[in-house]
Amino acid sequence: MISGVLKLRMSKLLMPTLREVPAEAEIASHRLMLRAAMMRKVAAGIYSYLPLGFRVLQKIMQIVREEMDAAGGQEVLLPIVQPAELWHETGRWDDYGEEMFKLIDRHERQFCLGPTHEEITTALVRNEVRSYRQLPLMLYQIQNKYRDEIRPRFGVMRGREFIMKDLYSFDRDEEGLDKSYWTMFHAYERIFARCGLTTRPVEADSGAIGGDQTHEFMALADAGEAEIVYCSSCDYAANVEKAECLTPPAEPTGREEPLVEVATPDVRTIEDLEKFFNRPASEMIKTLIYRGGDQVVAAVLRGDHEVNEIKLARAIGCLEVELADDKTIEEVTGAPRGFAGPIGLKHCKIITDPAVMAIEGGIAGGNAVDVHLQGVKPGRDFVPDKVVDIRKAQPGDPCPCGKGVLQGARGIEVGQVFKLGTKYSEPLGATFTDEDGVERPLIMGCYGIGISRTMAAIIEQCHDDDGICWPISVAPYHVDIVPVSYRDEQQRTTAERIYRELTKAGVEAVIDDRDERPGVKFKDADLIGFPLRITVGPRGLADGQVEIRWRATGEEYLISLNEVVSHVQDRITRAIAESECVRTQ
RNA sequence: CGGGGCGUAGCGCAGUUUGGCUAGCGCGCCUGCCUUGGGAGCAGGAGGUCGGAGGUUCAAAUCCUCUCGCCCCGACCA
Repeated sequence: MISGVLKLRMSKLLMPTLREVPAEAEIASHRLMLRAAMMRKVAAGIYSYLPLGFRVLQKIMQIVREEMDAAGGQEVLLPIVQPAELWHETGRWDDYGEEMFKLIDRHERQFCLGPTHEEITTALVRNEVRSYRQLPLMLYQIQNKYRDEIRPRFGVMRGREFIMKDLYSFDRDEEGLDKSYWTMFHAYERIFARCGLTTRPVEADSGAIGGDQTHEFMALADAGEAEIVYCSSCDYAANVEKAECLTPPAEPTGREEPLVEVATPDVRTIEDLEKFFNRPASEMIKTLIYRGGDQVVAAVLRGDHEVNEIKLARAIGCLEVELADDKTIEEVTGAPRGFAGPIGLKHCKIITDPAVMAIEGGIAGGNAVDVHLQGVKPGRDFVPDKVVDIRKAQPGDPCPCGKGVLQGARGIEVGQVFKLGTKYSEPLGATFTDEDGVERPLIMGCYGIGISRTMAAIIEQCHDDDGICWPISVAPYHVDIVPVSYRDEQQRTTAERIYRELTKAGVEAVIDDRDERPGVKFKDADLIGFPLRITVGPRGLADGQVEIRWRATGEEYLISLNEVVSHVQDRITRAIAESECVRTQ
């Protein structure tokens, strides 16, 4: 067994590292995954994993597997190719739309490449689960997923093919679901901690998938695509898509300003207005015309605030809204884009954010070319159809808890937990029979982890100018043994001996037997990011020593030949144990 | 889908504006010598339908038309 392992030599390992940065890569993880020979691109958003990258993926998958099993999950493997009928049953064949990879077989039957597996799992369970005695049930798989993203980007971060762990829970009631939900929540905390990631669970919007409660696990990173806010004094943390806002405090001045028209040639944006009137954006009243379903609405916000389209959609009771086109704007406001205001709108509801109501002498569009109104007082000059929170939370806002202030951060969504309820079990007819012989729909939850995205997120958090610094738990190999010159007999035999003994001791080691100059081997070691490097060279050997160097900390020291194996084995074993010993709540 | 940009050797690029020698350079690759503590040096060599198709021309990487792919910004997004 060991002898087989020992055949792995760097001279034969497929690890074509790149000196130069591929032009297509923008962010660190993408760049480094290409440079360190973890993967290669096949098409936009589609990648092949090379031996080193695949080992990392397997490490992550193994951690996920262990924690899912420990939480009571049962692993299955569901198909990638899925029949259209199933998706018609839930209505998602159309809802998912363009993002679904669709295909047709030789009999003209329609299929898709699974973007997710609620339908398949629920269909499986409806056929096989009958009784409350079989519940709760948690099924999971680690499988490729396919989404024809409009714009794949950042390497594996937003790919069209990606690896995901998805678990589905089936409970008899809400209480059971709640239990499953928090079991998964805590398992996720353990998984990401074990992967060496700093993550933050945040409240999120449940989006098209539906359901009541959901948290996203965000790996904090500047390269992240998601914006989050969190409170400085309480536990509140949320995706800005969801984050609630308190109205910033405003003391009424009791000031009454008359409403006047002001000629504002070519002044359209909030920035223009600030300059023109020499007043802050917080005294501007911004009016955006939106279309949602058959409705046209005016979203009225303070000039320094941004609209949260999800909240707006909810406020008017539709699934999504989009900014109205120029024609609609003209019909509603009677003016071209840039001069909309809340006063005198035609055939359109006015939805106003509470922050606007505190403005006393605001500046708003005049619904006519080159005209703005000054001295606008909401309530006096226009009456909203609805006053409701429709703005995007931003750093500096008061936290809903009333005490703290919201801080901003960016994150990579590496996991999400959802309470689905009966959203899929009902349309698919997945039911069970309870003690009273009553047939009820299963109460479901679903829980995803982006495996490949997690790999990228780890690199975003763990790298420096020289390359990746893998946490020991996910490193492709623990130790890289580098003889300064493999041709030198003493160095070669010493390095080989250490390699053999470490491998026998269960330490994952590679030996760099390439006939390269030391600089090349050191650079590759740093780039690939092995946690530990053992250098076997003439300097140390003269005193019967080799050099130890830890990648992440730069810690460096000499150790004698007869201690090196036990020392390394000991430190590696301890480091692994530490990574596994994460706090449980 | 809208806006911008790019396709020339495995990677990074020059050449295209103003058509004209055998299409270049650096890195990598192969052979040999030499060298071995942070991406060495010398010598020799291989590797290209210049993304593809059509057109203009005596002549096209270069000009025109169409097409495909890729990247960035936006919209979009379990």
